[in-house]
Amino acid sequence: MQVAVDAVVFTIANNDLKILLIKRKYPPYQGQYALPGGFVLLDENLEEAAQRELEEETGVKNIFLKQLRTYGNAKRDPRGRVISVAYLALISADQKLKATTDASDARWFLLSQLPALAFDHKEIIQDSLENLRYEIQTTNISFQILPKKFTLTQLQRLYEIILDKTLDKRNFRKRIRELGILKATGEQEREGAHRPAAFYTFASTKYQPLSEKINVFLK
Amino acid sequence: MQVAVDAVVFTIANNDLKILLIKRKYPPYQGQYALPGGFVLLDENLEEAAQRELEEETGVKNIFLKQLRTYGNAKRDPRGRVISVAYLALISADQKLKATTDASDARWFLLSQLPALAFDHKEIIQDSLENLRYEIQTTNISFQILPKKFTLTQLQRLYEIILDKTLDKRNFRKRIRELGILKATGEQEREGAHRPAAFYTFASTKYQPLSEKINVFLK
DNA sequence: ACAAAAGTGTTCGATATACACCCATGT
DNA sequence: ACATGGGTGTATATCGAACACTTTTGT
Repeated sequence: MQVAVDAVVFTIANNDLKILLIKRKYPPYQGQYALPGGFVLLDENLEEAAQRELEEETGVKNIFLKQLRTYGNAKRDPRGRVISVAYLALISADQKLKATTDASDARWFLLSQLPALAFDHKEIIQDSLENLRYEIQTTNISFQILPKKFTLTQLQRLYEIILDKTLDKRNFRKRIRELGILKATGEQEREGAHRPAAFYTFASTKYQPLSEKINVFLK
Repeated sequence: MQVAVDAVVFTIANNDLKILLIKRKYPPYQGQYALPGGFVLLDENLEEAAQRELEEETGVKNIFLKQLRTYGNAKRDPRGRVISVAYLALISADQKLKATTDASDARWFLLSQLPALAFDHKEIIQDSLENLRYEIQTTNISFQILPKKFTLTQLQRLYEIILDKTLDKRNFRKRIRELGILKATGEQEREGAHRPAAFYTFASTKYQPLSEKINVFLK
């Protein structure tokens, strides 16, 4: 029996939620897109395998990965029995991807415009999106996606895009303030013909649950 | 690489939360207790494997299993590389276990009095308990543990034991009523020198999230 | 009659939601 | 001066938490 890992990597670019896919070079599903991933080596932990495969296939390395769940339907892989442990990640859109060569074709896709996908990767992505929505409301995983310094509007946009709904600016800021997870840097974004926005950073950069409060922006 | 499944099966007996363990007959960890589980066969799905192993080792069969997470540390099994997909279940305490023979030794253990455990099963149980607490607050998984007909006090006791805290009777009943997941059967429990309690059943017996509300009894 | 668990509503505080205007800048 | 996005506070509604007495039965 073979054990694989797959990474569902989300980012936000141009106000849209995107996902990182690679084009498969070999059968099965040759030429189709799939989640980055591959087989786990005998001496590496599961998450290490996911990090390695991600770097090999897309150039993205050393990011925070959260285990999603394991897909083990007996017929999910035409090559034989392969189970796959899926990982979830959020990264900043300015990470460089490996240049597209004949050995590597990694691209961002709009969630609303996914190509046909190999294996059960469509299902994995569905599950991931649900999980991502849960994560951003209960943990500080959003740290992963924003630049070191960011404005409150950028942060709010992130939530709006992932949750796919608009949020009230004042209420959003109030809750973020209450959570106490941000620090003002004192600097300002000076861009565009409007009042400059204050820059913030996260007080902690370790993945963790948001204080005691679950359910921060549900409903 | 080998793929195993393990089942963390909880029950409640005598007002205590218990967990189902088996004594290992062969090395490694021979004679120590472990979660019921074993290797996945080539042609069965992961959950099927968990059901099968559970029945073989404990006599418990055909119960609701929820995937917890996958444990894949490279050194977790001294025999070599084995990853294990853990499943969580709640069952009623009156399920008969396989009689203890030299081929089978399955027993319930108080969570507070666990023996030394094989592999990383201690960690798996810790994670399961957290997950169980989350599940009973966000899904109707408690269906699995109660008899077909039960009293509101029995249901409340279940929550109190799993959450390890007391709940207010009136608030508890109000919320359960609001959730609309119970039906009164019209029958009464006539036992003990006190007012008889009304029997209820669950309106649906399928595992599902509790309406829109997450976070039903947190805090 | 008494012991034992079942059953039942209301008040109060905390949290979530709805909502509109002024500010600082670039052009 | 005007267009653009940044920034701020309050009032109301909803939800969660605290709380005590009456009812029905068996002995």
